[in-house]
Amino acid sequence: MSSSSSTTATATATVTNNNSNNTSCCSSSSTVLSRKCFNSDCTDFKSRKGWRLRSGDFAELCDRCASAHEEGRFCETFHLNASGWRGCESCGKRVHCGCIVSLQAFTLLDAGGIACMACARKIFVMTSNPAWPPLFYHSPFPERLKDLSAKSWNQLAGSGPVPWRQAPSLFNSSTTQSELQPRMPYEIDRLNAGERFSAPSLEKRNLEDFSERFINGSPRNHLWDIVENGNAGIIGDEQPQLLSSVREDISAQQFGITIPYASPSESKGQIEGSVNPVQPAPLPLFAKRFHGTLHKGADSSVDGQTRNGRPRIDARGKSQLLPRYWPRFTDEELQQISGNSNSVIKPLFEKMLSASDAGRIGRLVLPKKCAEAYFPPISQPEGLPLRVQDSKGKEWIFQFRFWPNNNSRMYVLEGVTPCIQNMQLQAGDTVTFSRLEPEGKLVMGFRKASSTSLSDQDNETSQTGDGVSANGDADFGPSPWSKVDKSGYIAKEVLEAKSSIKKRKSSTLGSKSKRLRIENEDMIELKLTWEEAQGLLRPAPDHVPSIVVIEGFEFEEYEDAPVLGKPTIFAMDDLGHKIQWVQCEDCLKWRKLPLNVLLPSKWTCSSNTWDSERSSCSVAQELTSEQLENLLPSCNLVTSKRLKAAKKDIDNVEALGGLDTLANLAILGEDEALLASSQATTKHPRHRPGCSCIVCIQPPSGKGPKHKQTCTCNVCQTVKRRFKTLMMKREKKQSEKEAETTRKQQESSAEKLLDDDPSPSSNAGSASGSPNKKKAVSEGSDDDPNRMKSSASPFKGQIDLNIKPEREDELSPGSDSGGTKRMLQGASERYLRMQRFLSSDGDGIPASVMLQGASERYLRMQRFLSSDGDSIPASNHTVSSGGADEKVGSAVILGGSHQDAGENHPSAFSLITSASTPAT
DNA sequence: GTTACGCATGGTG
DNA sequence: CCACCATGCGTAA
Repeated sequence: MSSSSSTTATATATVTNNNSNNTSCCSSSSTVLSRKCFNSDCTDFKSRKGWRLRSGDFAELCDRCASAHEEGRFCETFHLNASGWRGCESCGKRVHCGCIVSLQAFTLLDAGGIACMACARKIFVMTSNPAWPPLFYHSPFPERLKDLSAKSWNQLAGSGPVPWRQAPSLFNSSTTQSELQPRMPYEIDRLNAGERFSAPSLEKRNLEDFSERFINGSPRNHLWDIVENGNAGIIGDEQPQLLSSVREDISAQQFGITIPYASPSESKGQIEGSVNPVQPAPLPLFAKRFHGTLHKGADSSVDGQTRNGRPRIDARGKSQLLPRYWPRFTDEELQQISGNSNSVIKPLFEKMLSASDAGRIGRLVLPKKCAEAYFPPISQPEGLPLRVQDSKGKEWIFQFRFWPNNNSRMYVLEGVTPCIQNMQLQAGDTVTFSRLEPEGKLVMGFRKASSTSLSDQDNETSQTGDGVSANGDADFGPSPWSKVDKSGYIAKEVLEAKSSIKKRKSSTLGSKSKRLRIENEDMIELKLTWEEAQGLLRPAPDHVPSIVVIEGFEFEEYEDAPVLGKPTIFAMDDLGHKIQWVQCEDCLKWRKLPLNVLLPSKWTCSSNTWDSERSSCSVAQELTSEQLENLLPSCNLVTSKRLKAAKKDIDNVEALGGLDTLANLAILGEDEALLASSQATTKHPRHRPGCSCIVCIQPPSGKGPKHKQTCTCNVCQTVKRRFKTLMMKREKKQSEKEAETTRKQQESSAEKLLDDDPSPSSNAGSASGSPNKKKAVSEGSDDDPNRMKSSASPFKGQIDLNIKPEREDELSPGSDSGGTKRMLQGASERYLRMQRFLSSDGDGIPASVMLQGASERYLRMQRFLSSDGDSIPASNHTVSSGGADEKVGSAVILGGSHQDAGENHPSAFSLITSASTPAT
């Protein structure tokens, strides 16, 4: 079989085709083209997967050969007489060193010779990894054994109790990513066979851990690879503990082929975060990146980044680790970390600091997989002290531990506050973890979110300029790394219509990218003021709004999302017909169009099908400069107002939800806002560009003007709304608790609460209020302070703007009429558009302005709430946002100069700044 | 009263 | 439906 031929050698080979064939092995083609067993010495038909080829595919073998491979007898069976056999320096076991099949079955010893993996592990354990003092490996065997749960393996293999031998097939056919790489089965098998571990019964969960450890981390790479070769017995009965402990060592020292897989497919795989197991190992993301620059004095083949083409964080690792944890070190960063030493830096992972991480608690939550893959295994919650060096060479000792959590573990690094502070990090910044090889020293770097001028933001792709170094991709040029990032992420993004524009201001956003992802493009394109944004709103072409009346005002509610169209100016023509003026993208001339026309964001004269005479840029525009002047505002404010005025005349659509969204975007469009937003919160993963929740619509705390009590901007409204919701929620919980404890009594009391609500609520900020709040309350009249409270029920059947349906619909079970509830729910998913604001004012009134009128009632509400005897201090309202409580300084609502939300002032959105929550 | 600890909760993918 | 993880929050120090 050709396997022998290709083998190890190919270390330097550059594989360009990762897909199926290209393997370093000669007959890879046969794998694909013929049905014959990959083993050239065999004439049977292939039926099962064998070892992994360098291309990432697997040698397809006949049943017999596959079995031999799986049992670690392949070389013995087929190349027994071939050259390349060597004896383990330790145990003497013969290992075929000249075949890819057994590539991972041995390791080269510093002193020469080889050691089978079983011995290698022991050796390394004995010597211990410098980075991980022996103490790290103390975990009792039983504990470690837990890491090997047959079930896990099965799960990983996706075949439950299926014999490992069958596992390969699973991989074969799997187009879906599997946690296990093809070689895993082999390992599993061995495990199951008890060859490796004596523990008869392995816990599933632990097994999983085991698999993870060996797959994600370098150790895994090796072990994994090793196993892959099918050198049964080599791994022998290593204790899991040992196995894991050896991981890094092995990775760092072991043989290995550094195969720069850089094929596009690989990139894709990575991009997807789900690499097909059968696919080539993910690009040596790190390896590549470091190539040339980081391998100082270290054998490139030893950097542990790739083994059989597997990068430090192999495909599986990558697929397992969320992209957001993928290290995105730049050469500079790495360089800096490595300093002048000859160390090789192994980027491990990185994590954007959450509010909690950066808080005073001093606990940095570590991604589980990362912790398990790269940090010493710990069996006790107390964990171990971990010495970490920062990029400046300063050493820190953190307690690496975990908390039991939902049958799982939550890993944390304790005592990071000093370090965090030292680095002047804050939520949104990123800390990076890497390891210096061969020292094994853990290095913690960081990257300031704010320092990143460019980043890919993205969700998980953010590549920021590291605090340590500069930019990311740009520096890498052709390096695989960059390829990965670019072809990978970027490609993906491109596909998603995220253009290069994105790179503009993502950085900060990037900081929050994880939770608050705003598409760069959107941000850029929607760098508008609220007013401007409103001008872009259009009802869906076929919309059929339902009219609701709130406080005497009619609103059109649309089921469909608003449409962002090209901004136009609505006006009346000479005949008194409503029309709209639109400006050509090319010639900038204004053209008159029918009122109901919804234009695409890009529109030119050539698209003027309504006025053939003016369907060319060469034709003069109808408007005189004077008319145009009148039509066009000189400033945004004016513009927006006019636009709104015009819009009003023509039933322009004003969508509350849409406004919120746009407001958001508008805010985000501001550089500052961007920064702010990036740090606004990390607790609401679902936030999207259109999200109008309090978290999204408010600037980071401390920023932006303060809202006046009477402010009725969306932010304020939301805050108030949320507060109410929270109140209701709490009430509900409270009552539920009571119910449980004292059923009977509670029932009566509950009824009372629910039923009595109306009356108490109607009264001025009664302390009793809580119950009242349970009800969805419609706004009271603008002028009536008490209105709000009393209005609760009166407005049944009408939309309650105070509700945040999507998350609060369940809040008031016993709350008032179903109608209200229904409305709330409906509102949750709709964009409530204030199509018509039945204002007596003849002039068009911007939605925001219109809302202004209601400001007072909010103020009153605020007061009401403040005075409310509820447990929530008036000065520090806690509003619930999607389950996350947010504390809103009253100042937000009560204090500061009032900037009317209606003003087309981006800052208007910052009003709530002070309202921002600590966490968010 | 404050801080720290560690488990619980709940949103998100 | 589940794992992950950010944060909440009760309890102890």
